[in-house]
Amino acid sequence: MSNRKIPEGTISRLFIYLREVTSIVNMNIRTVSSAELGDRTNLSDAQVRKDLGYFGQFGVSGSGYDTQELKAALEKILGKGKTWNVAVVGVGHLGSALLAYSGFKEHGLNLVAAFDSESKKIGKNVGGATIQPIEEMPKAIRDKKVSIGIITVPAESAQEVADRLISSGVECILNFAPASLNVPENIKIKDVDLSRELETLSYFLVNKK
Amino acid sequence: MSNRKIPEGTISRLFIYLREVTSIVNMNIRTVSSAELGDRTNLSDAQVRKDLGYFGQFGVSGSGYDTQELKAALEKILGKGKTWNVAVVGVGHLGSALLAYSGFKEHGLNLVAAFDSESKKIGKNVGGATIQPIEEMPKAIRDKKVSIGIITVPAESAQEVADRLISSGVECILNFAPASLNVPENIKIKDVDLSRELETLSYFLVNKK
DNA sequence: GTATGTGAACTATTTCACAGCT
DNA sequence: AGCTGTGAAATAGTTCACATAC
Repeated sequence: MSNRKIPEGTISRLFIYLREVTSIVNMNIRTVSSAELGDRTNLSDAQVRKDLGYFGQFGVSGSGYDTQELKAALEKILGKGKTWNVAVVGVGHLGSALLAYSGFKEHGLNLVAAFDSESKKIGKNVGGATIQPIEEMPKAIRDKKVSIGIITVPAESAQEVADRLISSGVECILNFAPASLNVPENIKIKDVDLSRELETLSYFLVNKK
Repeated sequence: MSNRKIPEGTISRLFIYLREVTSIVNMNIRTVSSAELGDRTNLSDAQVRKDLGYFGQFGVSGSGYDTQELKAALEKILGKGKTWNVAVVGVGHLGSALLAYSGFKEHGLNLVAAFDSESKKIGKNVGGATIQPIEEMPKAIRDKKVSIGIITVPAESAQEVADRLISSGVECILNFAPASLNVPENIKIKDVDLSRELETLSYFLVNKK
């Protein structure tokens, strides 16, 4: 079962289940059913069981899931505890907010480098990293074994930054620039397009009656 | 054709096409084919045609789409030019970054109110709005005709904030808190879960070989 | 000849529904 | 009796492929 193709959405939901089961464990509740988990996450019971089913059999017929076991299983599947080195390119408003974002450490991400093209920012310290010029990217990324690059530069320069990140050796990219980037097959890219989220809400407001 | 059910993803992609066709218009190019548009956006030509097809027939057989016309049509469909009032609840790092984010005005969103529960933040001015205590939310939202609420508070208080926003009259919510919120059917909610994006990348790194 | 618009085929994902375990 | 695990059915979304229009 484990090597069937797993939907993208399943992975994302697994993190939601983990969040929820962690809170349930903290309430000292020993078991939980797929229906309860579904209620708490606004998902169907069938969806919960199907998602978990991709990774094995964690439940007990008739009583549900042992919360501690399920938590441990999800943490194992999702690689909780592993840590990765991260670099941010572009230290504007969004970049700075990300650098100050406490969630980084919690998710096993160590910010080890920051780059910006504006010379007046060079040398400043943000979130524990010293801002370097873009030119130093390849060497710094290799030396510091960065595997995740975060792009928070304007759309115009995003592709160029992505290319440099990739040729320097990063394996995944979180792209905040509103641009469609071309990357090789083996590189994982996630777009977080805030403009588009806002625009989609605005579309909803225009088109509801 | 216009009243068939339109996939969520289609709307989102329409904004990508608009972004691209705008840049093409600025290059003084008069026509574009679905194949070219697909190349530039990393989507298939069929996807482009299908997406546009939900809203009418904009193309010319044999030559493609008139770029000016397509741009105008997309702007009309997507409600470009309309403006909406926005309130932010929670003025921490992320909230402040959003408030400073220039993209707001560009997308027709006017920040008209900001709220925080920390008394030492009250009265400060951010992005043109004065931070008010949460208690003043219902009145301020009604008075200022806010239709979009942005939640950037910790997960624990997100549901409560959402409830208050909704009872005060907002119609959509952009939720940055890592929590599954319950909202009535008629309210549009979009989750932007940065933690989950980061976690998903980390899952990818754990599970690639 | 070239590129659209769109049913039909295909693929992916979700929901159903129930046999089987405790 | 209650709840899981999972094929089968249903639904959603994407790609194909071609008749049609310029």
